[in-house]
Amino acid sequence: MPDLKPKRGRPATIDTDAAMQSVVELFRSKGFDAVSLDDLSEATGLSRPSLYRAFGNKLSMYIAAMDTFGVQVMQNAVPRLHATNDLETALTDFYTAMLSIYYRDSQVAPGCLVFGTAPSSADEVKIQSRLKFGLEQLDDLMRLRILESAPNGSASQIETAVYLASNTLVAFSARAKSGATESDLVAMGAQTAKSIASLLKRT
Amino acid sequence: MPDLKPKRGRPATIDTDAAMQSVVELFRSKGFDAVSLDDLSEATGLSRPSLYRAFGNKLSMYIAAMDTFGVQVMQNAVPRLHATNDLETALTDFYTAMLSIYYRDSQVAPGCLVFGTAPSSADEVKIQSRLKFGLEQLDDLMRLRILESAPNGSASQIETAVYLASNTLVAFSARAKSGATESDLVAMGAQTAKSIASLLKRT
DNA sequence: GCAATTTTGTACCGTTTCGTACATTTTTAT
DNA sequence: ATAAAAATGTACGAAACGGTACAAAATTGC
Repeated sequence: MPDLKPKRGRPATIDTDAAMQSVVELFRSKGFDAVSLDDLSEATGLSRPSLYRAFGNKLSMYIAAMDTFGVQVMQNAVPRLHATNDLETALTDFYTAMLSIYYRDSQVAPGCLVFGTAPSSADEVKIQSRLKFGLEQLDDLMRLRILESAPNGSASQIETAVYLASNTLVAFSARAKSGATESDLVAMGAQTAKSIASLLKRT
Repeated sequence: MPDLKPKRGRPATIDTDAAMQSVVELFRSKGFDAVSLDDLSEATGLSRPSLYRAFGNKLSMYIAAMDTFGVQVMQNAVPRLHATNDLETALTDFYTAMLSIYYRDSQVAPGCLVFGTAPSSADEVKIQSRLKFGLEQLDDLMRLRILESAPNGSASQIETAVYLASNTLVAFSARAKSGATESDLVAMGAQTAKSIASLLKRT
C-alpha cells in the first residue's frame, strides 16, 4: 500500500523491499555478528542513518530479515508440499525447492538464515525465540503433510517421520555451508523422502 | 610429554589444556564472531599476549577449539557406537552421549561447536574445511556402524540410513540452541534410532 | 515566494576491536 | 653474583564498531 496520501515533504527515494533483500543476503551468508553496519550500508546502497530509519538497529534488522526469509520460504517452497498427493514426490520437491533457496544459483551457498546462522547467535533471546518458532513451524508443516498421506498411522510413527523429515532439512543448512554441491543434497533429499514414505506405508 | 629438557628461563605457569577448554566453552556458546579476545582473556584468566603465544590469533584459536571438541566427541560419545551389537541401542546411546556434551549439565545448551557455530562463519575457508571434515567424519562413523549391523543391505539402503542418522545429529545442534530440553531430544534420538534400525531389518 | 514538513547523508562521538612493543619477573648456566 | 634465556602482563596504537546530532535537500500548502 504505497502512497496512500501524498504527503508534504521530500518524497522517499528508497526501495525498502530491495534493501531488505540485500540485508537478507548479507546476513545469511555471514551471520549476525560478522556483519557490520558499514557492510549493510554498502550492500544496500543506503547510508547508516537511513538503515536505522527504515529498519531500526542491527538486531531488529536481523529479526526482520528472518521474517522476510520465512515469507520467501512460505511462498516458494512450502506450496510444493501440497502440489501432489504422493508423499515421496511432495517431500522431494520441497527439499529441492528449499535447496534452490539455500544455494540461490551460486556455487558457494549463502545457506539458510534461520537454521544456518541463528544457532550461533541464539544467546540473544529474540533470535533464539525466532529460531524456536522456525523449528516449530517446520515440524508443524511436516506433520500436516505427513498426516495427509498417512491418516491412520500411529502417533509415534507419525512423529518419528516428522522428525526425520524436519531434521533432514535442518542438516541441509549445515551441509550446504560445508561446500556440498546442490545436486548432492538434492539426491540426498530424494533418498530421504523415499525412505520416509516407505516407512509410513508399512503400518 | 612435558618437560623433556629442563631449559633455561622462567618456567611456564600456564595450564594450556585448561585454557583451551575455556576457549572451547566460550566459542561454542557464542560462536566465532561474537567472541572477543578480551572475552577469551577473561574466561581463561590469561592475558591477551599470553593467548597469542599459546594459540596464535583468534582464528587459529577457534580452529584449535574445533579440534579439541572433536577429540572430546571421539573419546566420550563415539565409543558408545560400538559398545553393543544392537544397532538401535548403539545409536540411542550415541545420541544421548552427544546430547550430554551439547547440554553439559546446563539448562541453556552451549551446543555443538562444529555443527552449531561453524556454519555461520564458514566464509573463512579454514572453518569451512573443518566443518566439511566433521560432516565427513560423522558420515563415515555412521556408515561403519550401520554396515556392522547390516552387512547385506543394499548400497542405497545403507546410504539412506547413514544420512538419516547423521542429519539427525546435525539437527540436534540447532534444536539444542533453540531451547529444546535435553530430555526432549534424547527421546527424539531414541525414536530415530528405532526407526533406522527397523528400516534396515526389512531388506 | 515562503514556511512547514519530510527525507537523506555528512560528520561526529565514545567504545570496542585486534594486535604488539616493551619492561618486568623468574628461572638456569657459569 | 651475574649474564643469558624464557615467560608474562602493562600499556599502547590504529582501526572498526554501533549509534546519533544536525544541516542540507526536496517536496507541499498557502
